[in-house]
Amino acid sequence: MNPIESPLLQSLNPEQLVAVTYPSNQSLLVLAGAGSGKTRVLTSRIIWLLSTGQSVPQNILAVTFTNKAAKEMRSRIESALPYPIQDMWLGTFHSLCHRILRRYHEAAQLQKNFQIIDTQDQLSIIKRILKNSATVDNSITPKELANYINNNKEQGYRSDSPFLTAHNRYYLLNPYYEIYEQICRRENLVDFTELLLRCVETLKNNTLLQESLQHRFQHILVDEFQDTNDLQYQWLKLITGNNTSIFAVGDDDQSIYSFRGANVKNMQYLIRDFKITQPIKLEQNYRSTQIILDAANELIARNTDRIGKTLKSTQQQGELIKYNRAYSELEEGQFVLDEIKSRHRNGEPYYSMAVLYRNNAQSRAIEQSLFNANIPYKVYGGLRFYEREEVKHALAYLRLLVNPEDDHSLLRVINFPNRGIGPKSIENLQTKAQEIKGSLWHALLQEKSKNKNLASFYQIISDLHKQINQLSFPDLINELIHASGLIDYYQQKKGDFQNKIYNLHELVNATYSFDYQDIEQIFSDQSKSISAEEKIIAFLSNASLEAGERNAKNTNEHSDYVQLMTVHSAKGLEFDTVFLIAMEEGLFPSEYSLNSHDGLEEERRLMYVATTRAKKNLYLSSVYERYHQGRKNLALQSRFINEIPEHLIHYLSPKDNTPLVSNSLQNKKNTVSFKSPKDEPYALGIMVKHPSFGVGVIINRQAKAHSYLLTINFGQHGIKTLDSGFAKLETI
DNA sequence: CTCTAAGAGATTTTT
DNA sequence: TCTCTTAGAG
Repeated sequence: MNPIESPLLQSLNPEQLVAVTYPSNQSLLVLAGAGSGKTRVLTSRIIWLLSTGQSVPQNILAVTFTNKAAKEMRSRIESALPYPIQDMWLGTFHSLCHRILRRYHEAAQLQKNFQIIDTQDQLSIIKRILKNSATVDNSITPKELANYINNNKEQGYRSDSPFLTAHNRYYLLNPYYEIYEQICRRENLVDFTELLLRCVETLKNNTLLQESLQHRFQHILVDEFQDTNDLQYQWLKLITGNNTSIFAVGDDDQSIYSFRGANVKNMQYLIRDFKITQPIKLEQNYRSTQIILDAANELIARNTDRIGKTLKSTQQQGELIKYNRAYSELEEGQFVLDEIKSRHRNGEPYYSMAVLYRNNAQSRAIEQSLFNANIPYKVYGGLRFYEREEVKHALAYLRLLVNPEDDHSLLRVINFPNRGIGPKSIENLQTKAQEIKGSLWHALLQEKSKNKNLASFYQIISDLHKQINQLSFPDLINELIHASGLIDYYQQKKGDFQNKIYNLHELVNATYSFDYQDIEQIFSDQSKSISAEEKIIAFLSNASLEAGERNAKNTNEHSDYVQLMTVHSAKGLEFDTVFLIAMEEGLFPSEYSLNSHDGLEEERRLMYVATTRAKKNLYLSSVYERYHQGRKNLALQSRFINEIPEHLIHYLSPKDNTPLVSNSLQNKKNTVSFKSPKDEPYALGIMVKHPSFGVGVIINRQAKAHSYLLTINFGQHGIKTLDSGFAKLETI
C-alpha cells in the first residue's frame, strides 16, 4: 500500500503529515501546541517508519517522562502494527538508563544487585548523615542538602568537581555530598538522578559500548522535550551517532518543571546541535473553543522567552470565560458548587468537570463545599502504593535479602516491628561495623551471639533468605509479611490499620501480576533462565521506578466524580469544564515567583497550561480574603485575569478590583468587616495608592513608634513592605 | 519504648 | 491552619 494513502496518514493535518513523514535520516523538532495531537504525531512517526520499512523495532528508541506516557505509546503502536515491538526500546529516561546499567553493571562499576532508592529513601539517608556528623550545624536542612546533591548531579557534577566550588554554601555542604556518595557506593544504592549520571559517565568512559548503542539506535524519539534537564540532554547526545536522527516533540510554552531541573534552552540546543533548519509548528488545536484559545494566546504572548506560536481552534467560538470574584473561600466554594450542581442537572457528568488550583492546600475549601453538598469528587495527589509506610517496610526486608550491604533498609526494619533493639544496640552495631569496615549486616553476624534480640532478627532474615529458591515469589512475599511480624503488628496495634494489612496482602498480589517480560529486557543474558534473585531485583527496581497508582482520596464510592487537582498534575489532561480557583496575586502567580522574570514567565506558562485544559467552559475565580498558612490574607485578583482581554470574559461580579463585603454581612448594618480609613488609617484591607507602585491593598501591619510597617500587595508590582512614615501613601 | 506537647515551616512533581 | 519533627516525660 502506498503509505500516503494509508489510513494512518489520511487523518493527519498538513503540518502533522509533514512531521510524520519527514525524511527519516534528518532530525526534527516539532513544536506541538496544547491539544494539537502531539502523542498522535509521535506514535504515527514510529508506525510510519516501521510500516514503510525504513526502520525496524530494534533500531528505534522512544523516550518519555512518565511511565503512563510510555505505556500509552506502546499500546497505540502495538494496536496499529501486525507484529509485536518488544525489541524497540520504549520507556522513561530513568527506566532506559536503568536497563543499560543492569546490562553493563560492570562497566558502570556497580554490583549486579544494586538497588534504586526513591526520594524518601534519599532524604532519610541524608538525615542519617547529618545526625551522625560531629559538626552541629543547624543551618543545613536535609532538604537543602538533598537539593544541593541532586542539582549538582543534574549538572553532571560529582562531589570532587571543580565547578562545585562556585556554590556559596560549598564549604558547608560539599563534605556531606562526599559522604553521601560514599554511603551509596558502600551500600550499593543508586538514587534517581544517579541512574542518569552513572549512565552518562559509563557511556563517556566506554567508547565501545557508546558506539554500539549509537549504531543500534537509528531513530530516537523524545516526548515532552521541553522537560528535559541537562543530564538527559547529555545522555541523548551520547547515544546519538552519525547515522541517528532525533525526532523531538515539545512545547516551550508548556515548560512548567524548571524547579526540578527542566531546561527549555535544550530546545535551542537541539536545533543547533542537530542542524534542524526549520522546526515544525503544530498550531491546530482540536480541544478547546476559540474563545478559550484566544485567552490562552493573549496570555502567553506576554512572555518574552518563547519561540512563538498561536493556537487555532477547530471548534466554535464557544462561550465566554466566566469570572467570579467572591469575598471569601467559603463563598468561592459556594459559587463553584452551585455551578457544578446546575451543570450536572443539565446533564453534564461530574467527571467532565475539574477544579484546578495552584497549590494543594487550596483543595480543602472546595472539598468542604463538595463534601457537605454530597457531590462525589476525587482529589489527586497523596502517596502512591509503593511509597506507603507498610509497603516500604516490607520492601526493606526484601531488599535486605538480595543486598545485605543495604544499611539503610536494615535500619528501617531492624526494630520494626519492635523487637527490643533500641538506639543503644544500634549504636553498638554501627561502631562494630566501623571497626570491621563492613556493613551493619556483617556487624550483626558477629554480634548476634551476644544479644538474643539481634539473634532473632538475624533468624528472620536468614530463614527468609533460605526460602528464596524454595518458594514461589508470591509465597515468599506472603511468608515475609508474616515472618517479619508486620501483619501481626498492624493487627494488634490499637486503631484501625485494616488498610495497611490490606496493602500488605496487595503487595503479594502485585508479585503475581508483575510482568516477567520486563525482567528479560533488563537481564538480557539469554543463555540462562532468570534466577529467583533476579526476579526480586527486577521487582524492587520496578517498585522504585514505577511507584504505582496515586492514592486518590475518594470520599464516595461513585465512578462519576468531579476531579480536583493542581495545575501541574492536570498537564496533558482535558475536561469539558474547568474551574480555575484561587486566582490571586501571591498564589497564582505564586509569591515565590514575583521577584524574578523567569519565575513569572513560568507562572504564566502554568496559567497557559491551566487555560488550555478546558474544552468548552472555563471558569476563573478569585477571592478577596483567604486563609493561607494560618493567616488571613487579603489579595488582589491575579494579574493573569487582567491579561485576558475583557471581551473574552463574562464578569459575574463587579469588574473593578475593589474590596468586597461578604454577602452574609451585606444585609446586616453595623457589621462591616473593616473600619473606615477615617477611624483608623492603614487598617488591614484598606486600599492605598503609591506614586510608583500604584494601587494596592494593605495585607499586614506592624506598629512602630510613630508609624506603621505596612505590607502592601500592589498586584502587578508585587508585595512590598513600606514604612507609613516614609512612603507617600494615599488612602482611597 | 510510646505517648504527648511544643515548635518550626509551609509551591509546583516524576523518576 | 495544618503537618511534620523533635524533645521530654511516663
